[in-house]
Amino acid sequence: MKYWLFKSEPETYGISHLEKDCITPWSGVRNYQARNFMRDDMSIGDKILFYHSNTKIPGIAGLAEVSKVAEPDLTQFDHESEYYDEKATKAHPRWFCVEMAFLKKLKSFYSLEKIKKNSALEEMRILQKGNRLSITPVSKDEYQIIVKASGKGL
DNA sequence: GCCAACGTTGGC
DNA sequence: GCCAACGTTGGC
Repeated sequence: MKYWLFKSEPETYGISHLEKDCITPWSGVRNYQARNFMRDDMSIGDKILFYHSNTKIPGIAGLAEVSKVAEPDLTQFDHESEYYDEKATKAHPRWFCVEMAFLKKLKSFYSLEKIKKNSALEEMRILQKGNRLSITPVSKDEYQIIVKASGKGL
């Protein structure tokens, strides 16, 4: 089993939206590295740290898991969508996304500030300078530290 | 295939 | 709203 961190802007789609939807296709990712993680490396049951970015207090807000392996991201074919990609065809899709399922909100929000203060988390990609990747791998230890520190474990 | 210009991300 | 860092684009 693998562990991942997904960034999302809470005003656009936060953990509460996911809680309401229960499951959602993680569409709209238009970065090749992030796409490759989803398409090539994710399996059903992989755990996800749901991170709120570009907001007043950024940090990890909840937990989710991969509920369906990667499939073509339908928004790339949709002329109405802001994620429409004229170079993508159904025969040769360019973008893929997994589906994620809500697990829980963290009892206590694990802020970026807290991540920075924990030396056991200093290697997380989220802390590395200029890292803008919206999906990054996380180690099992890192995942468990955050889950344990944020209320009851899973 | 180089690289300058441009757009985006995201913490502060 | 600033700006550093980075990815993408497109002319050559």
